[in-house]
Amino acid sequence: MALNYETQLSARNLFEELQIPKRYLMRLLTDLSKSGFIKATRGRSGGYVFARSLDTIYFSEIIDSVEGLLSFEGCVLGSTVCPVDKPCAMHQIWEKPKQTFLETLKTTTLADLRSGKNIRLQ
Amino acid sequence: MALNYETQLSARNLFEELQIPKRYLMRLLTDLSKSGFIKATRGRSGGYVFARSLDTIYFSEIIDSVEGLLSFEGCVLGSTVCPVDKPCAMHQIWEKPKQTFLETLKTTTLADLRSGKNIRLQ
DNA sequence: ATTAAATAATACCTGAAAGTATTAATTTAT
DNA sequence: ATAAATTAATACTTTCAGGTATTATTTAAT
Ligand code: FES
Ligand code: FES
Repeated sequence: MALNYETQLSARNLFEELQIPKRYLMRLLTDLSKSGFIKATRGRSGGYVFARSLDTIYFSEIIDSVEGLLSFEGCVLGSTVCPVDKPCAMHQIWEKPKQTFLETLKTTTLADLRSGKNIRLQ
Repeated sequence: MALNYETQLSARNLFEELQIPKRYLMRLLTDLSKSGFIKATRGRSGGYVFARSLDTIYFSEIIDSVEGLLSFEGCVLGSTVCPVDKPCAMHQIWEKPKQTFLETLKTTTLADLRSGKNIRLQ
């Protein structure tokens, strides 16, 4: 969607480009709509447009609304029995890649997807 | 195990330290044994020891034997419909964190787990 | 008004990974 | 020899994210 952010797109439009099951796609869109990333217009000639400017939508925010960012902040494997103050031996090993990943999420916006114009929508 | 690499440990020993279901743990140990990372000794006073020196066992190797490294080399999300030569718009975004992650896996050995001596086995 | 085209809500299905259960095989201590 | 303590093999169950199915609601074109 970000590659065509100006135009309102229906689930049908998106389905024709994307290789995601149509019905599943619709459920995702509904979720994104509830989360306030996109704005839904019902009825004939309806569809979805972004609710906000692309360069204000960070990947971290999207992921956070879908599954929660917490999963990335503690143990990479999502372990809950590993105490934060006395983590297991592996903890520090993952620290660096985890930070890099989090940093990418927190500094990348949907607008950044558009910079590589030669890359086709898949 | 790496924190006590010298001593042979039985599944019971490990279970007392780890917070993993005992039976599941045993299956994992059997798998690791088949993969050749640890050496199993059956019978009374049996158990597991590392089959090789800790500093020759890279995380990448372990993960590779368990689920295959390929999952990290292409699309981070594991998409197979995203062609390598013309990847989707998100591809380049993940490139950096993915490389960092892979690098960590490929340069870290089990011996590195021991460097932080003050970290307790969890 | 009616119909077509869209989103919304909600309940259901499925396949693979995580976890369990059971039984067999192996070794050592007594 | 027997029993105890271990790993091995294998089949089963559970869980949950990914995906389906169905029906309701909304809007605009005719
Ligand atoms: S179990 Fe993941 S950091 Fe300890
Ligand atoms: S879908 Fe993951 S890189 Fe294209």
